Amino acid sequence: MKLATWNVNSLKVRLPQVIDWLAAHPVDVLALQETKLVDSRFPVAELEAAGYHAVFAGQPTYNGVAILSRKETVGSARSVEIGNPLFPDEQQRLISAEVNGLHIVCAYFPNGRSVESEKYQYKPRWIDALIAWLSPTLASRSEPTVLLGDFNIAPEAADVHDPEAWAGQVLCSEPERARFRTLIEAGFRDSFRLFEQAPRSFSWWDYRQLGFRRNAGLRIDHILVEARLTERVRACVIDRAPRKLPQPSDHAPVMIEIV
DNA sequence: ATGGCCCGTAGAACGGGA
Repeated sequence: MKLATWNVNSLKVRLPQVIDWLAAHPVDVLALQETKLVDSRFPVAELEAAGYHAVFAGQPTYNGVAILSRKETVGSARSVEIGNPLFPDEQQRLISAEVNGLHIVCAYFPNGRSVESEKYQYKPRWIDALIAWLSPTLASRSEPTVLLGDFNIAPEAADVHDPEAWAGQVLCSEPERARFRTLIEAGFRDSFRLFEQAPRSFSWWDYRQLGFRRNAGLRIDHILVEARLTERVRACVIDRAPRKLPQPSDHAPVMIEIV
């Protein structure tokens, strides 16, 4: 079973790329973030034609998340839950469901903007509520959990192209990294770090300053697998190819295989 | 030294992203 996550920065703009990518990489589950679509405009028919069911939670202009599941192999997502019951939120950043024996949690963590910003205060509250929601039932749930999405956190210096320049900045600040570690301690593994990886592996590159060409990026998109899945994970890769296309998302897809 | 791009909503700039 293959799963992937991709912040598409507008599914309206990126739909042709998503459909092309799924044709080349027919993953069983694709978690999307920043769809930026109200539900009435979600491209259900186009994705069905491409072989995928979709569940989604959107709003105008900002945020928006979805879980696509491959019809032929895993069918429809079940027990779909939108948001976090412990954290009522107008921002659509969370959708979860059961797919093929896994509890899939697709998350678009707040960005935070800058450490001085009011938005930075919302970020730890949102993450703490996510941890409070997931942690208590994690090990006892019959379906193991996969938490994947755009975390907007670069966990360690190795996940940052210029750690000195980013030290203490949003996405890299200690309170954010501490919460990433708290998630791990709650019972997850960072699937990317289960395997040997090339140095300077990133999942996001700024549109400005030729960020991708210079590989000036951050690794902020993650697939956390519950600890009991560790032995079943075979690979975790970042696919840089879509970032090279005309009019790309600033994020690349991240993909794992679970046997 | 600063900001340099892209997207949505607009129907001109601006908020937001990271």
